[in-house]
Amino acid sequence: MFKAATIKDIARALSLSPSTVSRALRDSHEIGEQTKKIVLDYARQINYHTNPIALSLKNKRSYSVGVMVADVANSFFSQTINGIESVAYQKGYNIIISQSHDSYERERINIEHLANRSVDGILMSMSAQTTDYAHIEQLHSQGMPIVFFDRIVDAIPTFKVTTDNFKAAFDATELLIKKGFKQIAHLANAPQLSITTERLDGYKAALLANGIIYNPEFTRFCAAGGRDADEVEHAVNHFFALNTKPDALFIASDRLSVASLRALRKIEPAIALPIIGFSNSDVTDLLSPQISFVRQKAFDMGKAAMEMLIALIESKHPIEEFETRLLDAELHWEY
Amino acid sequence: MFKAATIKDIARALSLSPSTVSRALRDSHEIGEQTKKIVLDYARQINYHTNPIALSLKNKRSYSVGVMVADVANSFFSQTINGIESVAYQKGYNIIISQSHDSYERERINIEHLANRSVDGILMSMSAQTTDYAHIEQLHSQGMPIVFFDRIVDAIPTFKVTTDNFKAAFDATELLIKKGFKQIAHLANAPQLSITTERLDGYKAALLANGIIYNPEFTRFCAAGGRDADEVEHAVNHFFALNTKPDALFIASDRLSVASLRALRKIEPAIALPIIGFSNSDVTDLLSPQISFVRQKAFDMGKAAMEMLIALIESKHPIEEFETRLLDAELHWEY
DNA sequence: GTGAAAGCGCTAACAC
DNA sequence: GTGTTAGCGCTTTCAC
Repeated sequence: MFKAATIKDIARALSLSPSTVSRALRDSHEIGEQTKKIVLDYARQINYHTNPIALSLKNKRSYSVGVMVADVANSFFSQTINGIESVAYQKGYNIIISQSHDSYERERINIEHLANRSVDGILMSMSAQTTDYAHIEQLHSQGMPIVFFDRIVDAIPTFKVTTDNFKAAFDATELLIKKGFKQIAHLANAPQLSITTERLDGYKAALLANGIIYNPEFTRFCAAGGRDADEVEHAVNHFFALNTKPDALFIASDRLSVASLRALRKIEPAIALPIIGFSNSDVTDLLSPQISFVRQKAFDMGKAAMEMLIALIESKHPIEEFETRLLDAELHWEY
Repeated sequence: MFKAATIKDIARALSLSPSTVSRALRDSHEIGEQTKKIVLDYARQINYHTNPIALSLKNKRSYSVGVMVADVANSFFSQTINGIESVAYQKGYNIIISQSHDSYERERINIEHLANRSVDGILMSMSAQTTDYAHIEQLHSQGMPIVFFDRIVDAIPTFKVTTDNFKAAFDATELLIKKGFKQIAHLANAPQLSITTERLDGYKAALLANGIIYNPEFTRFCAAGGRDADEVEHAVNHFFALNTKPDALFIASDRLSVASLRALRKIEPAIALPIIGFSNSDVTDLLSPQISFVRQKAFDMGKAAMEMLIALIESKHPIEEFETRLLDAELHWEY
């Protein structure tokens, strides 16, 4: 079995003390250039690498951060993770990924797990099911650095980064209106999510700004966020069972968009209407029927979140002022 | 700042020695039931959790494993990670995800990183660019447990799990033949990948078995595996510039399938032909033009790989016999 | 049945 | 400029 070289090994081989070796390796100024060179050369020769576990124990820093997402097999989140990873990699951090699968229970347990794993901080996107934030608040109050991204919690004072969902929804809705559609239905995500409210508000505001009265029957929430095809189908069917039927659809998430398309395909006679859906899938352009879409800057969001978290972790002084950064989304009109 | 409780804290509070507390927590039989109960109760009360870093240092085990994939933002890999995570979670392991982005250079560096991070083992799917396996072989010969999944390396003796690519490709090709198509072109992945050869062989074998002569002009490799749209477009255009044009397409990967659809859309006059592509996207059924697809059991593959790795890590005796498990794929005919 | 001491690999006072 | 020592939190001989 493999046995890694240690500082002691080097010290013994070179007839030096471990501390001298340690200092030489860290390029301390109190060590002679001579000695440094000898140590460095020998270290390279025997392929020495400092043991991060020992370092962690000493420094009470693990150089790893936890990332909590609903599901990695979701384009938006995997792209975010890509962004997180790009910063982490460059700054010497590991990321430990944990999935809530949008379950409160798993979120609570996994967050606890992460904390016990002595991560230096946590990047967090809330599960769709979560309404009680006590588990997060406790961790936060104990001093665990936390940065929220995408699905944020307003009540907890820390850094946050998310899409400017209000604006994105406003623009998407207004675009439909400008194109001449007036009966725009909105398929919304789980009601407790921050992004759900923000997008709904943007949608309402666009209607209002254009003199269209908001009709509650034209909004349906999907508690399972598109994981449950039946739920989405019911919502879609609801819209088209109304006396005044929608002439366009604004859909609040990727999963919902996809599930809606499937639901629409089942309806007879076939319905064709313009759709704008949030989507970060890499095949949105190939879907049929074609949909227009709101694309979030997922990679950038991951980058920003990780940079914020590192700032939080590495800050010498407690931080009092917290930024909530909003990223613009891109609206793609495809008709 | 947060300060976690330690065994010493408990010992001091209860006027016991650290060793007694340690034993009590681990439910050692040499400790009196009385004492155990007191310790356990107090530990719960102050929310004690054993420090995994200290444990790692002591045991030379980190309970974390590295996972090397080309890209998490790829349905197949994210589903695999899901499977890996499900086992890891249950067995108390963390997974540290690393992406090669199909670059040999990054693969080599990141693998080194993982090793230095003292992971207990590595789950590995090769980058498309890699032709030199020295970095893996070195690690392997030093005793690092490695399990290959999906894109495997035949030459390294260890556990492997992958799709039965030969069979999947054979069945897909034969299905096209049975449906009456004879001029079946094959768009292949990077030539150095194990899966590329296996799928190509299956394709050839199906032709042979059905009395069709293999035409090399009907196979094109894409070194960038679909990351480079131009490359795919060239390949597709090549097929349709031939005197005898293909009447069906068999495509070896998800990315390639998508890129081909885009390329086909550009061709004038429009070409409609049946396509079977490998795809683990969750929207394959909504693509236009509609394609038939080979779906790999990505989640199961992740599970199997992680189980194998844990077996390897936790095995008392050196393992001599290594299994290469083949998973069946599902063929979906969609016309 | 419980305690004392050593050690995992590393670093940082504190010597000299 | 270099060595000695102690300690991060935990387990594990070895005593008693």
